[in-house]
Amino acid sequence: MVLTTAEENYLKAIYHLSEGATKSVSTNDVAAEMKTKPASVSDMLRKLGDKEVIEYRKYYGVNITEEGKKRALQTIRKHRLWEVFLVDKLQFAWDEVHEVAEELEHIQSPLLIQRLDEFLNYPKFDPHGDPIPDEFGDVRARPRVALNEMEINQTGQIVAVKDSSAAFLRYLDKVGAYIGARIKILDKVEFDGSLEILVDQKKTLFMSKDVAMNILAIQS
Amino acid sequence: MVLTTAEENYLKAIYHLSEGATKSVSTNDVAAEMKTKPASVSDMLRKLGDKEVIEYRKYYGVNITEEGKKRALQTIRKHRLWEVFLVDKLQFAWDEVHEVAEELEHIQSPLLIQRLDEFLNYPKFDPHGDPIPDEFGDVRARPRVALNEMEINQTGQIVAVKDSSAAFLRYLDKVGAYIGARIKILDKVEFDGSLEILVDQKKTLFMSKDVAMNILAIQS
DNA sequence: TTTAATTTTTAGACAAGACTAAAACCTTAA
DNA sequence: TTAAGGTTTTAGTCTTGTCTAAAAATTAAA
Repeated sequence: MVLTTAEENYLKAIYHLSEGATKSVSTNDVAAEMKTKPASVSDMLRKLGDKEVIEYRKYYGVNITEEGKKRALQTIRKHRLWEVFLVDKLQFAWDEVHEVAEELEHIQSPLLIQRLDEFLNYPKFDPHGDPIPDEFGDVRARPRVALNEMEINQTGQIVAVKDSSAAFLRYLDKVGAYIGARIKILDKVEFDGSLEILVDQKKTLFMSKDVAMNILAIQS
Repeated sequence: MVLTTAEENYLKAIYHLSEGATKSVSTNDVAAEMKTKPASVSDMLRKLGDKEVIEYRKYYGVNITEEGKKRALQTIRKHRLWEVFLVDKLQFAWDEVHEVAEELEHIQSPLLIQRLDEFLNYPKFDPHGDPIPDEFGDVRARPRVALNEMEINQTGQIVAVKDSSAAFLRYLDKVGAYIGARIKILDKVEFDGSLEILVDQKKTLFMSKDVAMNILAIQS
């Protein structure tokens, strides 16, 4: 069953809203996420229900099915591979890739994605540090912790950010923090929670707790 | 004025039909090219006329405007750059690129195309040997001649094929002829017009006149 | 030059995806 | 447990791009 571009986008939104959530996703939530009106969402949910990628009970919201999850992850895989391409090969900045990847992810060609993956040397994470699902939709997520939760002298590697706004990404670029950077916690200031960290064994930088909370790392 | 994907495709078709033609392009011609019905074409011509990319007189066909030509060439530029990417970087074969490039050409991002051009090292010709327009729509075409029109002992370089069917492209690949190959005409058989040519100063091959007519070269 | 054949356009329908306004359904508080 | 408030769905409309059938315009032929 083929999904249209619009259907793929709705499904992806529903997948993201489902992650972590315990109950069904509401029509209003989807409308907010998709920036459309609830009436439009009702129409679309009926269609997605017919295609069996979601389970839809009127007035009670939706749950994504296994098939739907697989489809959503395939779209996410394409999105993230294109982001890697744009940053690694075409020198795009972190905050410039999302819109374009949003278009590129809908190109229909399994061969294209297979070859792109190979060309990029099978990356496991996108430029924001989010994991790239494999072709079967399997994601190997690493346990991640916010910098402010790490202890003094602990080492690790930055793998993601929670706030991916352009402003925040630019700030990180400027101070020399980036996805993949090896870090060590040098000091934690008790009264305001601010941190002193060592980046790549050479550069020291200070950051507020607010910033630290938004940077995720794997511990090593 | 923004063009939709469908409008871009129609405009590209009209541009191709206009090339070489002396008179206006007819509704029927466009319908055949686009594989749609004449009634659908009439509708679309009205829209394209409103957007001033074509000049449309009911019952008398269309002529593309300067603005329209520029738009069409921008789409063609994108299409051919993506083809180069697919062949050079992702190891696609000649006959596998068209469909995918047909989708990729509609991605809206001037930065993407600029960076892609740079990444590919500003290619001047696509994998079929067709010239890639520059960002202003200028095409630098080389005078090309079919192999059967070259004289014995003349040398040159294969730059394009007339017949880009998958079957023909595969045949060429098999015999070792390719875009960019340096060739020399060794012999021409009088009675059937078949040729003996030297490829890259090392490989000799024979081809019928029918094949030779479909291979274009620049002379050197 | 008048009729026949062909081409092109118009009219009306349909599907997808959006909207607004109104009706129907849940939930919660009095 | 009923009324109020919020959420969700339905009904009807719009736009884009397609179609078929019928009408209109052009071209060709007798």
